Amino acid sequence: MPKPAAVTKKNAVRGSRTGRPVMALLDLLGRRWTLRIVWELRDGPLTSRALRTACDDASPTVMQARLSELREAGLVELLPSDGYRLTPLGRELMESFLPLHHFAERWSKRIAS
Amino acid sequence: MPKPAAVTKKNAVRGSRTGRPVMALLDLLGRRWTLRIVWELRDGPLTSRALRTACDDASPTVMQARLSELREAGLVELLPSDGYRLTPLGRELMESFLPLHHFAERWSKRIAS
DNA sequence: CATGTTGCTACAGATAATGTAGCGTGATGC
DNA sequence: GCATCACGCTACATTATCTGTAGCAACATG
Repeated sequence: MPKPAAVTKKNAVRGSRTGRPVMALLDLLGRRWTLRIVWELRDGPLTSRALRTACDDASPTVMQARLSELREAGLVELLPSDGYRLTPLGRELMESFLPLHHFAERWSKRIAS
Repeated sequence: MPKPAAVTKKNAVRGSRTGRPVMALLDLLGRRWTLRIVWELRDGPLTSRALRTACDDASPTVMQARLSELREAGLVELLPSDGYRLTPLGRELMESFLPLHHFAERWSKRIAS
């Protein structure tokens, strides 16, 4: 076994070459709009255009790029007639993000410098 | 009160204008290297150069930009002679990230498609 | 068949990151 | 004193990435 494989594909995220899953995730989520997309899908499926609107009208170019990456990562799927939805794995990601959501509340109260 | 204020400054993060703290956090963490920096500081302070090395030799330009943003956000501080360190608030952020770290482990085992 | 919405793409212009070099400052060695 | 050396940080040209607008093909509705 030369490599742990797993997160190594053609469009692999940066940092995946280290073999440390957290690096791959860190990189995937560090791209613009990625976290936001997952967050906006928390309440159910959205069409690509509704998603774009929800994401402060991000450009369709990068939106499609992120959606492709998220689909390839198994976190998001495209339904035949409801738009995009979190996969069970994507839902796990969203739930793992909740502590950060709660942190943001505390954080916003201490920024007032 | 026209705005909840808090996270609105000159270099305010994108999304902060919504007044929703999670959007400001989502935007801050969505910038390249930001999450990675917080992650690399989890075990103690690092000098700016050690931090750059730890972060896959990111360019000093963007590194300093991120460090400035993180300092302004109250998540990171510069010690007189030990380099950069997470503030207590930054440590909270890092700990809030841990579920995502654990998720990454599960995730990496299901990517193998 | 005209209209509307879907997912998705092209392309030019703007923005952000990279890579290399180097500055000023302070500590250390001789 | 004076040459290193590492520190935080910056300049700047090149490259990568994102934006904004327009529009495509496919499908549905009236």
